[in-house]
Order: sequence, then C-alpha cells, then structure tokens
Amino acid sequence: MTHWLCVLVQTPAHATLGSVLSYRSESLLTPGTLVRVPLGKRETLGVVWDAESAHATGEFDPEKIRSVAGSLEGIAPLSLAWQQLVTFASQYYQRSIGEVALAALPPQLRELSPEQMQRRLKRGGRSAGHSAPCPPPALGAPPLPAQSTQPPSHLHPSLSPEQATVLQQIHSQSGPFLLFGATGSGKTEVYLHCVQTLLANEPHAQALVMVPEINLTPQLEARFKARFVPLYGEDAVVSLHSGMTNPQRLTSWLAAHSGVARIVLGTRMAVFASMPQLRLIVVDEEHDPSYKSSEGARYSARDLAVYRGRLDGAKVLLGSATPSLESWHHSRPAAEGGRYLRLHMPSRIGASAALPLVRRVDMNHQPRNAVFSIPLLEALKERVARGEQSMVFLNRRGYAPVLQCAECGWKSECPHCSAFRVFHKIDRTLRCHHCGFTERVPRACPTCGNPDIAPLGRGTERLEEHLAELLADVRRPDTVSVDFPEGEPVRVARIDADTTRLKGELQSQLAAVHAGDVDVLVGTQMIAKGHDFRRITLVAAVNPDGALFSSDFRAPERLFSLLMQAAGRSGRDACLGARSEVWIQTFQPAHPLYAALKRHDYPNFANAQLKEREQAGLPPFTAQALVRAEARTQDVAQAFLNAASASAQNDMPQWAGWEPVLAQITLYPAVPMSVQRVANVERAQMLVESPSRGALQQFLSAWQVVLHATRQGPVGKGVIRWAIDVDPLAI
DNA sequence: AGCACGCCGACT
DNA sequence: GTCGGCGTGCTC
Repeated sequence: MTHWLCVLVQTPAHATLGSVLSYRSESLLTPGTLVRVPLGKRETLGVVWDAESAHATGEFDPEKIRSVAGSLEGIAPLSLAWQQLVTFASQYYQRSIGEVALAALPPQLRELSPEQMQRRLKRGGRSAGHSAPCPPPALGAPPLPAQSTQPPSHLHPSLSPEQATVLQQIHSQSGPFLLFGATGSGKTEVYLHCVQTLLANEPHAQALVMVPEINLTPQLEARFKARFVPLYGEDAVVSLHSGMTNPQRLTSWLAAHSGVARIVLGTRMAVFASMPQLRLIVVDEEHDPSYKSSEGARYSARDLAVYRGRLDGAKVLLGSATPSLESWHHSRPAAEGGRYLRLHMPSRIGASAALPLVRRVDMNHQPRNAVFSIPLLEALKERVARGEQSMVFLNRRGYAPVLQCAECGWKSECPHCSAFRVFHKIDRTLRCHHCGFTERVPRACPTCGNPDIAPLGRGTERLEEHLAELLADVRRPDTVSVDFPEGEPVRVARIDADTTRLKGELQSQLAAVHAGDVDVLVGTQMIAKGHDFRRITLVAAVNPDGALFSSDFRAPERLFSLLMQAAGRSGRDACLGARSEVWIQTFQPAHPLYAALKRHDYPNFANAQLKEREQAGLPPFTAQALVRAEARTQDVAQAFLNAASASAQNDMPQWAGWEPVLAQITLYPAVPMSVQRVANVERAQMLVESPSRGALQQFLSAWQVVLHATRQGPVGKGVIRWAIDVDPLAI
C-alpha cells in the first residue's frame, strides 16, 4: 500500500522551494525516520516528519510526487522530543524547519552513500546500533591522567557545605536552576555529582553538559572521563563540537543517539544532539555569548536547553559566576514572577578561599599616555622577584589597530571594508580582521610617500613588546649561572588567536605557563576563560574603559563578567598564602561597575543594570529582533528593509485579526550596521521591538511572507541576502 | 544550496 | 570546431 509522507530536506532559507516535501512510500515510516529521497537530479538526506506539525505548503501535483529511495537502516527514528525541539527552534528563530533539522544532524549522515553508511555502522557497531546501553563497568581500566591542576577525580572529593546544600536542592526540586557560584566555588564538582547521581539511579539516563568554547572541552572531557570511564566504559563519554572531524562527529552522534553514550559534552551545537534518554542538561558559563549562534539559524543554545529540558523531562542547570541579566532576571523570587530557581555558592573552596583584592589605578594621575602605570609596573616586578606569575589583559590582538601617516593623515583602511586593517608586526602585515585581506606593510605612506608611518593605539603584540622593554632589567630570582651571571631575564609570553592558530598550540602554551616557564602572560580574553593558573597572583586589565561608554547596552555586562572571570584566574594556589590581586587601570575609578567589581558584588551590579534596562525599555523587559540585509550599495539594503517595514505597517493591519499584534510592535528605520561594509558588501539592519515575546514571534512569522515578497519585487533587486536574528546579542 | 541548461570567448 | 565562463531556473 502506498503512503504519502512529509519529508524535511535541506533547502536554503530563501529558495522558492519549501523545506517540507511530499513523497510516496510503500511502507509507513514513522516521523523521525531518516530517509534518502530523490530531489531533482540528486539524492539527499531527509527526515520523515509529522504532517500536522510540518504544515506543508499548499497543494502539489500528486503526479509529480516521487518515492522515498530508502531509509537509513540501523538508525532508530529521532525521538518526538527531538522533533519538537527542532520545530520550536525553527519557528522561534524564523528559519525553515528542514534547514534546522538537517543542520542539527552530523554532516556524514548526508554525505555517506548507503554502502559507506552500512560499513560505518558495522565497524562502529559497538557504539552505533541498538545494542543495550550501559556496558559492564570496565574495572581496572586505567583512568586518564588528570591534568596537574585538577584533583585526582576518582577520589570523589568531599563536598563543601554549600555544594551539599545546592545538590540537595537540585535533587529535590524540578528547576530550571541557575547556579550562581563564584569562580573557584566548585561548580564543576556540582555538575559531576549531579551526573553521577543521575547515572547511578537511572540505568539508561543520559546527561548533556555544554561549555561555551571548544578550547574548554579538553579539560572538561579529561575530568568527566576520569570519573565516568572507570564506571561506565570508554564509550560512555563523548564530545560533540565543530573542532572534531566529520567521522568523529558521526561516531559521537551515533553513540548518543543509540544511548551507548551516557554523557555528551559539547559546545552550542550539542543542544541538538539526539539523546533519547536525556534527563539532565548542564549549561556551564551560561552567560557566555558563544552560546548564541551567529550564522544559519541564530539560536541561543542556553535558551534552547531550557526549552529542551521541558520537552525531554530533563533537569536543567545553568551555571555562572556572572549570570546573564536574562537568567538573573528569570531567577528572581518566584513570588515576583521568577521561573528559575537561583542557587548560591558564594565561597571559594579550600585555601584559596579569599577573593582577590581588586585595585583601581586612577590613570588621570599617571603620566600622559602611559600604558603601564608606575604602581602596576612595580607590582609586576615584585611578583617576578617573588617567583610568582602575572597576567595582563588587553582585548585587542595584533600590534596596533591602525597605522597612520603623520604627514598626510593616511590610515590603514581596508579597501574592501569600512574598518582599519590591523598592523601585525610579527610578519609585517596589515590584516583586515573582518574580511581577511592581508598585505605587506608599505615602506612609505601609499598616498604621499612619507616614510614615517606610525602605529596608533596598541594590541597584545605591542603590549608584549613594550612590557619586555620595561622589564628588561629585571632578573628572575635564583637563576644566576655561567650563561646568566646576573640571572635570567624575565620571560614575557603572549597567548591570543594569533599565537594559537595551529592545532595544539593553546594546550602547549598553557602547559608552558603551568610549568612556570613564563613570568608575565599577555593575552586577550582567551586566557580569561576557564583555564586555571595556579601560580598567578596578579591579573591586570590595562585599558578596559572602552566598554563603559559603548553604544552597546550589553557592554557593561560583558565587561563585568570578563573582569570577574579574569579575577578568578588568580590566586588559585593554596600554597601562595599572599592574597592575589586584580588591577584595573581606569580613567573612571569611581564608576559603579568598578566599585561593584571591587566588592565582588555581582548581585548589586546586576540589579542596577536591570533597573536601567527596565527604565530604558531594553531586554529582558522587551523582546527584540533584528532584520539584516546585504547588498552592493547601502541604499539598496536599506530600501529593501524600509519597503518591507512600510508594507508591514500599511498592508498587514488589513489582515484579519492582526491589529492587536501590530499594536505591540515597533519597527525602527533601517540603519547601516556598525561595520557597514565587509568584503565590498554593504550591510544594513532594522530593529523590531515588542513588549511581548509572543507578539513579536507572531509578527515575525507573518512578516517573513512580506519580506520574501519584497525580495522578489523590484526593491528586492540587488539584495544579496537577508536574515532575521531573534534575541540579538549586539545591535 | 546543488545541479542543470544555455549562450558567448580562447584553446587542442 | 570544442572546452568552459557563470547567468537563470528548478527541485516533492
């Protein structure tokens, strides 16, 4: 008997073709089944979908409906909860359902031929099939060597009273939970315990643990493997992130999908991992902007995690020392409307219990243009003399952000972007950080021939060089030798995206710091996140003021969290009794943000920020979306957006029942994006706001039709692409 | 997005 | 005379 099926396929968001297509099949395939379907001249991967939730596009000539080529044997259908997650994400983030579904699957599922896939499933049979999960405990399996900075994890360190209380609350309540815990308060141990309890109590349960960056997965993996591989076997812990090869991703995905993997660790993409027995989701550093995707469907993995928890009946645990203001707001007391339960762990564990001392250096009273204030330099020298390490932050890589001609005023603009090219002294290049355009630094000014072109401002490269000069006379203690009759010179090292481009570089450079081969470490925010440096007793932010007066209303929140995280890097070693310090060089020493930072008072800072946001009508008190358009000229991009806006305001009110929705929508005029041109493409954007999340969503899905029509019409000529960003992080 | 078809310039 | 540039058009 012939059945008609809805099948999702990957089609670009703007193709005239919908992403839900109809096919015939001799057997009735349940929704969630992976199939191969003919599409034009090729065959592609599809997912059988429920006809109801797919709301397929109109009538299609039944004569033209083709047959499903076959299903992917040996791979169980995706769960209903997974289908619902994909459906929700596609609706909320305004992308086609097929695009979201297919992007959430490992690429090899699409790329491998049926023969290759069969071979793959046979070979990886132990982890891929429907075999019973939970292999016998591999007794005697050697635990992975734990990193020197971590306790031997199989010892199950005893819990602090705060950890015990928090675990008790997580155990007895349903959540979602916001674990507000200081850096060093032992959040990871809480995660480990939650997972451990879950796996011990439920023989098939699975847990998902997310971290914001690929960089953080190795240490997380080491800790989880050390604890759980001895208990549940080698396959029980898998990772899922974009740094993995496609075959690795397929292996992990199949292990998670079949239930063999009990724990999935990963970055934001892991929120879509197929986990039929998912019972716990942990989002570590939940405030981190990396959880928001910036291409394709612009989803927030943190927000989807909360939604997914409801669908799967899984507990959700968000953790941070500086929660996002959204999560902070959601975790206000239930009596005031809070939906998350806030759990507090204020104390650092062990001998590192004291919080670092935050010192503000008033740069108004320092020599003009000084990069390092006199007291900071003295403090750095002191640490070197004591054999301790320091860390200096500057959130800008390269040598100098601009090169300028003193004669004619020429600046190192990128010819393809509305941005300056950054001077990288190390290879004498000018590099555009937006489009990648790179050239050798010219010998003389390209416009007037003046040989005197000078760097303006500074990045980490220059800071490293400058610091090495300033500390040139300082010697490391107890290093007098034949080669160094006065002792060894200070070692300054730098870690940023440029020094860690090659695979494994970050790990080896971090190892060098751990080994004590470095006295002063210079770097971007890359070194602020997650990595524990035991012997660092001083952390300095050289020039953090920029974010205080940024037009981006989230800049203060990010600055506070970055400085707090940076502060958390310092003073983790129990042996270094001296209190560690965080130095802030600022022209605004009295600024409330720094005052709150000095008191380590995130709640006060967050509440003040929320009050401002409420008064200004900003998120989380208002819902936002951004429509972005790209075109050859700025006029075309803006005209397209403004036309779609006018059409919404003029035509949509006539649609039956739409007035109440439109009354809650504010459409702002199109404006150029802050970096207006990238790679010779002009970019414009339009802000859409509503006090109601629901109204915004209803409006956007209806407006999509208008945007598509506008794109098809005369004003759409020349528009390269457009996209909606729901809950944008930067405006 | 793929992958076709289709109509105009430099090569075996 | 073909090989190949990428402009429009279609895919259940």
